[in-house]
Amino acid sequence: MAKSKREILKEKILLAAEKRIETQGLAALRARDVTKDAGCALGSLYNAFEDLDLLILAVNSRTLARLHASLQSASASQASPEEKLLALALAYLDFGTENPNLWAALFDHRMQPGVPVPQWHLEEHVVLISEIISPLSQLSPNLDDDTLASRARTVFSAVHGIVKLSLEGRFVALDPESVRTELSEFVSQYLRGYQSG
Amino acid sequence: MAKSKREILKEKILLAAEKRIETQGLAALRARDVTKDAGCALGSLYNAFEDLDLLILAVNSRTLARLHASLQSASASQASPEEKLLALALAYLDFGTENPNLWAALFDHRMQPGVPVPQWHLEEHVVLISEIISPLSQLSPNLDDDTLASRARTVFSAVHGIVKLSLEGRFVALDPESVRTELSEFVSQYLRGYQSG
DNA sequence: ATAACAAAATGAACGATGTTCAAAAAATAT
DNA sequence: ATATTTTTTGAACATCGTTCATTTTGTTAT
Repeated sequence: MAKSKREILKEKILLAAEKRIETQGLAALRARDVTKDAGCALGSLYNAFEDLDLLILAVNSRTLARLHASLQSASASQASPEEKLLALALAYLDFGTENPNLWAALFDHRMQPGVPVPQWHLEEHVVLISEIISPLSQLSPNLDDDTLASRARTVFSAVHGIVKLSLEGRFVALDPESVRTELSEFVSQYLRGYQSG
Repeated sequence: MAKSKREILKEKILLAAEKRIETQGLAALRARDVTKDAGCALGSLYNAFEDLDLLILAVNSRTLARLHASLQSASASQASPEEKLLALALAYLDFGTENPNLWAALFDHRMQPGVPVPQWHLEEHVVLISEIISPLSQLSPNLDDDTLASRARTVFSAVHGIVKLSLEGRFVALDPESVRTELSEFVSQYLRGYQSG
C-alpha cells in the first residue's frame, strides 16, 4: 500500500526537523524553519503532529532506534560479558561523538510543564538499558530481576554521565581520544570489582 | 561600607530568581515574574544583569557555593580516601535530592548560541571536581597531575550521571532509598577495583 | 462533465516572551 | 533653587509556538 499524501508530508516535516536538530541543535529548532525546509505552510506542522514536542519525540524515536542498533551490534561482536559491557560503553560514546546534536536531544528535551512523556517513548528509552541486563546477569547470576534492573540502570547512568559531560565540554574539555581511554579504564576498573567480589 | 540602592535591587532580583527556580524550575523562569516578585520594573532586570542568562549564572553561582560547602563537609568527616569518596558521592546525591530544581539548573542551563560560559563560572564548576582529586591521588599515588585531573572528572561524571538520571525519573523511577544504596554499592565496587589493581 | 460535498493546506492573527530605549523620576551637584 | 547626572520605568519591538477561518484540493454523486 502506497503512502498517502498526508503521510508523505508528515515524513518530509520529520526529516526536515531531524536535519535541523542534527546541524543546529535542538535549541535552535524553529517551527517556521522546519516548515520552510519541508516546503509547506506553518500550520501544516500542526496537522501532521500534535505540537513541536511530539515532532521532537518522533525525531528522538528514530535516533533511539539507530542507537539501539549500534549497541546491539557492538554487544553481539563480543563473547564474554565483560567484553560486551565494555563494547557497549564505547559504542555509546562513539554514537554520541558521531551524532552530538541528535544524541543530546534525547536527553535535553523537556515536555511542556504538566505534560508527561508518552508511555511508548519511555519504553523506547528502556530498551537501551535492557541491552546491558543480559551481560550483567552473567556477572551476577544470583541477583533477582528487580535488583538486576536497578543495577543495569545505574551502570548505564554512570556511562551516560561520563559521555554527556565530556561531549558538553563542561569543566575542562578533554580531547576525544582521552575520553575513550578514560571511559574504557573506568569500565574496566568497575568490572574488576566484580571479580574480587 | 553599606550597600548602594543599586546593589540592593540587584540582590532582590537575584533572590527572586532563585526562589522562582527553586519552586518552579529553571524552564518556568520568566523575566516578568522575577521583576514582579522583586517589586521593580521589567527593564530594571537589564540594569542589574546583562541579560537573563547572566542572572541565571548568578543563581547557579550561589548554588554551587552551597553544594561545594556540603561536599567539603562530607569529605572532611571521613578519614580514609575510600570513605571520603563514598561520602562525597552520597553528599552529592543528597544535595540534588534536597534541592532538585536548583541543582538541575546547574546543568540544564544553556547560554544563547555562540555565547560562551564566562571563565569565572567555569572555574566555579571545576571546584567540585577538585574536591575529589586529593582522595583519588591517595588511591593512585603514581598518577601525574593531568591524568589525575582526567580521572577525577571521569569519576565525578559517573556519579553525576547516576544522580541526574535518577532525579529526572527517566526510565523507571526508582525510590530515593534504592538510589542511595545503588549509588553506594556502585562507588564501593569501583573502589574495590583499585584494591585489586 | 458538473455540481455538491469532504478533507487538507494555508498563512494571517494571537498571546507570550526576552530585550531595548526614549522618556520620566530620582538623586546629586552647583 | 536650579541644573545636571544617574537611575528607573514600561511601552514598543521582534521572535516564538499555536490557532482557526478561509481557501484550495480532492472525492463522490448525478
